[in-house]
Amino acid sequence: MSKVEYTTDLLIFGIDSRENDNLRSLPSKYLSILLVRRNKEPFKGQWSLPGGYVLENEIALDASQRILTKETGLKDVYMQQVGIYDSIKRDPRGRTISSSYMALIDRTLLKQEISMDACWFDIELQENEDNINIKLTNGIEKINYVVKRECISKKGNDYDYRVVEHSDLAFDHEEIIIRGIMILRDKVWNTDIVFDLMPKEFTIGQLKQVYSLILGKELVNSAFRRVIASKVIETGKMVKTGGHRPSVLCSYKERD
Amino acid sequence: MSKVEYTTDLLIFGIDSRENDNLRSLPSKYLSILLVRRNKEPFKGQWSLPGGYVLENEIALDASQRILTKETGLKDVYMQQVGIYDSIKRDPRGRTISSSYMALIDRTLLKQEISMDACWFDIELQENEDNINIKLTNGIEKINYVVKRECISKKGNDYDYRVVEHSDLAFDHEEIIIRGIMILRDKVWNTDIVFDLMPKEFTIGQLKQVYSLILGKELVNSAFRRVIASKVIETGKMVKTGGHRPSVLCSYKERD
DNA sequence: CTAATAGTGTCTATTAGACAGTATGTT
DNA sequence: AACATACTGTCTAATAGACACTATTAG
Repeated sequence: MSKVEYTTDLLIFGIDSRENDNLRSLPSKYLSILLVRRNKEPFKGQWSLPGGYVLENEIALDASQRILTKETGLKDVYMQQVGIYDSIKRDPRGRTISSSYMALIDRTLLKQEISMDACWFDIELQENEDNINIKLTNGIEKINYVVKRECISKKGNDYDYRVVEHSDLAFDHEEIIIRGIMILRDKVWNTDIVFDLMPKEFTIGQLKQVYSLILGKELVNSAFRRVIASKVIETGKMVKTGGHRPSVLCSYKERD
Repeated sequence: MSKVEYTTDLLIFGIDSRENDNLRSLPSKYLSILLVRRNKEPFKGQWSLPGGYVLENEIALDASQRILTKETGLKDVYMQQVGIYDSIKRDPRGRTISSSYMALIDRTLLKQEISMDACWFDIELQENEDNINIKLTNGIEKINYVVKRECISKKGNDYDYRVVEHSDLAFDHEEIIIRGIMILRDKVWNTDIVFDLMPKEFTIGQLKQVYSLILGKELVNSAFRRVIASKVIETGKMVKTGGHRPSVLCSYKERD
């Protein structure tokens, strides 16, 4: 019978696209996440997930939408629950629990600038045997940490990710981020959620880039095209994306 | 910046097995859930999920384990998070949020009686077009309610279940139960979690009964045996389960 | 005997992976 | 010309569904 502070933390994912040295090839894609620099204690000056208190007459989902709009200007973005983080000492100010949500956004829709204190960080995962090396960078600053993958239940196929080498991300956000990425990976494999990250029109090649980026593995070209064909509509428009054959622009086909 | 009460609600699932009229056939299986009768306001006298306050120096998972032990005597049972329920008016006493967990137990392990106020209810789902009719019964009392399946996002394959005909279950537990059942169904399909519901030794026929019970569909016999063969070990022991050929007892084979 | 489940085998349809081969742009 | 991707087609391997067939028990 104890009262707790109720907050929400947001995993805002997007896709960054940047030219690389080879002008003939497609621009490289990166999975990116929006972080904000904390302007007050605790963890003042450190990077953290956007988040905040859930207000008295608000549910966490609404609070998350409010914060997303504040940081990006976007409204009515589809979100899904990632989980609850309630470890006892996670906030030095006192018992605080966080209900975290994941939002997938199409970065090409961002007309206005994102909020002053916010910045996109590219995510790179290096996976060995049991450890995963997470590298976040905004081009200038780097945030690196290492987590260990631990099997909680073989029957449940359930894994936990324990941070074994810390960075200076605030709170327990290292843990929230890696779990969020793994849930994203799982959802991308099992649903059509990837299209929330894509612009309205895209080429099959770009879509394949994003899939293999998030899944962390190369995909077989012909098999990918076969499977994805039922989920997209060809717009008929062509685009030139580099020193090679132009591609048909497609868009997502909503099912029935 | 508002403090809330922090509670947990538990979905304790098990399998009930009962003889039926046909003595030649296997005993019928039922998916069952443990409910407790509330002995105080609000909702005094009504059935509800077991649950309670998360203590000051406790996380919700530990609170759930504590409550599970209190109700069933079982310890160290594997649990997984179902979600957070935080709608504003869900508890008439004031703002209260609930982190809910699901525990799958093997009812044959229950040596001691379950707690006085608790009772197992069999679950029956009748699914039509968009509506699902949920029927819970403990043999004497019946709790019936109807939920509507609503698609939140086609891309995310995400569904919400809104109660359209209420029963007298306490709080928002009607909603928690149906979501839990759907998560269970999903997990049973994608993981080996079903073995948490089974006794240590079982026949392939019994296992198939439980699978089709939870998935809500008949399974093809030969295909089922083919797939399940890699997950179980034959113990060599035989059992007679009715007026038909005896069966080999199997147990779960942990992977690598 | 019959009903009911246990267990095996085989054919077919579907799907994923491997990979070759052609097309068409830019550098 | 060389390179990089776009796109198609074909072979093969793996897997799921359909279904027939045998085995063995209790009623």
